[in-house]
Amino acid sequence: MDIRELEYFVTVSELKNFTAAAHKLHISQPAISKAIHKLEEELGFQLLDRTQKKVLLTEEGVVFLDLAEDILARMAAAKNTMIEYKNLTRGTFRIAVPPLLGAYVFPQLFADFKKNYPSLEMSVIEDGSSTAVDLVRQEDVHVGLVILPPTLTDLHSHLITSQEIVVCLPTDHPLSRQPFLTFEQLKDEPIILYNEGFVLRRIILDEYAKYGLVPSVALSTNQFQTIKALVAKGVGISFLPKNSIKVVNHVTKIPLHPHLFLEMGLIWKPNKILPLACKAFIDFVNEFEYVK
Amino acid sequence: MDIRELEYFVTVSELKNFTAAAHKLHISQPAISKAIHKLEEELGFQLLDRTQKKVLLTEEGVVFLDLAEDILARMAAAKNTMIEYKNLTRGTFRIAVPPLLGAYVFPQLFADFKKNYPSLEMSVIEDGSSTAVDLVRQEDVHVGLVILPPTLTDLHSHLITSQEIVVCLPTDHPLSRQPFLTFEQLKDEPIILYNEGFVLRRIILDEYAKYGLVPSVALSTNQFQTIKALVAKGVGISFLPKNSIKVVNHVTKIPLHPHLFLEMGLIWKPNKILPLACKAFIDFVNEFEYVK
DNA sequence: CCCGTCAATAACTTATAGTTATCATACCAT
DNA sequence: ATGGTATGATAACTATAAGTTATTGACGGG
Repeated sequence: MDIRELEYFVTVSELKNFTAAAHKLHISQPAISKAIHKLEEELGFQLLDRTQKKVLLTEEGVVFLDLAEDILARMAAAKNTMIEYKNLTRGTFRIAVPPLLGAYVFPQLFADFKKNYPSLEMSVIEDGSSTAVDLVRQEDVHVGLVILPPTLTDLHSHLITSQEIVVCLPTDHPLSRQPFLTFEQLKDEPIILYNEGFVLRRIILDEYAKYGLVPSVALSTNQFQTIKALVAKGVGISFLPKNSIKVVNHVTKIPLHPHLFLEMGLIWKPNKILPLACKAFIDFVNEFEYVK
Repeated sequence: MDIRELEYFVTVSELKNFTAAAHKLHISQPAISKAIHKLEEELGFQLLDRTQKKVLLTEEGVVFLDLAEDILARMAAAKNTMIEYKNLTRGTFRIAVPPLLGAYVFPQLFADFKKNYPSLEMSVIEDGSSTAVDLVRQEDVHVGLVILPPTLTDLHSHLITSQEIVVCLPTDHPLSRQPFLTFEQLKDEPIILYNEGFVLRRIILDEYAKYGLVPSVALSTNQFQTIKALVAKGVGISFLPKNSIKVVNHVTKIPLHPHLFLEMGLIWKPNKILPLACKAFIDFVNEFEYVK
């Protein structure tokens, strides 16, 4: 008792004629006869009364027709649903986005993606880039839009944009008139950083360490706005992507020497089958030109 | 995309292992591989992630599993329902029963049948035997429990019981002391009959006609009780099955000469596939011994 | 780092769905 | 009645596809 047999039975029941049903189904009439016989054999009684000229449903046939139609309808609905997934008119995936990128890169990316795939759903998990990387590793999310850590061998990644990290210091700071600054010059300044779990913090500390320096961290937070306000108030200096701060009163941005860049991109787990929606997003990001 | 493929997919999804699923389904492992591949080929994307050690469902696979399980469950339910029809633990049929038989033959028949097939349902249409015969012809009912008309070539029938028709007349009637009566003796008596559509009426009038007589019909009704009451009141005489009237005050029953019998039985249309429940009833009636 | 487990693949076999040709029967028009 | 037409059943055959055995290749645990 398979789907094909049900289809044949339903068609014959509709048309009340084996030959007509055969035509409609583009097969020969004996094929229909055989299939109906097989079905009746399996059930143990007749579904169709062929003693008269017209084919008529038996009482049991009426009951079975109802059940068969329901099954066929559900089968068709299931196929349809899967076609929607295939056509990317249905689908969901999970993405981890740190606050910094959530504020400056993700909105444009998301808006443009939605324009192309309005039916796809994205579930965003906000967390620091380091944590985001782990979420991708553990498969809690399908992709991460993160500040790319320098070494990342076990995950695939795609660079979206790179931004220069600049020193942010109060306008009235003695160093604020320099064309560029070295870590040596900054070694005694108290600094304001993101909390643990944020790649930007790791990168800055690693840079200090390169020169054998250990800065004094005045405060750490995960609020971007807080960092800017604290710098303006003279609590300490900080390091932020050049384009993430437009114009802020009492804050001066000065490039580092040598220049330090922050790479932002998408990461995902290789050898792992992703939702079609997520693949579409990755492909989309590949084509995407990030405009600052 | 057929039922078998869905079954394989659901089993693999449950066991997260192709080989184990093959064992459970009593087929070889490559058969499973092939079926899953065919399914994925048709849908256009993978349902199962086989890159890791364990077989895992993809996001699309999770969705499809849900749909597949629903379809399989409905398929199983449909099969089950049909098995119930086959086992006669489910089923209905329509039967026409005239009031006379509804009162005296049918109750016992029905009660005994129900004892054997408690789950079967009968839909009873009450109408005169003549009408009942037409209902069977038109297939409005599957069987009729009727007074068998003398000639009935186009329908199958089965005799259940035969009863003698006796003359019913008031106890104080001049003829009430006779051991038997002829139609000749009754030719001037006003008679009370069933309405048109009742075989008993037809039979009585035909008997009169055999002797070239036309009786005067005082009144006709379709109420058995009315006939008895009118006879008791002396409105006229009547003719009824011997056993249908037990003891009624002021009514005397006298056999006819020659004896006239009424045959009661089941009729159904040949070359017409009946519901299994109805077949069971006909078979049951075949075995049934009617006790008066 | 090798071994065991497990899915994929290839070549072949079997089962069965489908085909053509033909027959049997019910119904309709003459 | 009665012959013609329409329609389903049957038989013999073919083609498709589901299943089998044998084998390979890849991943992960001890």
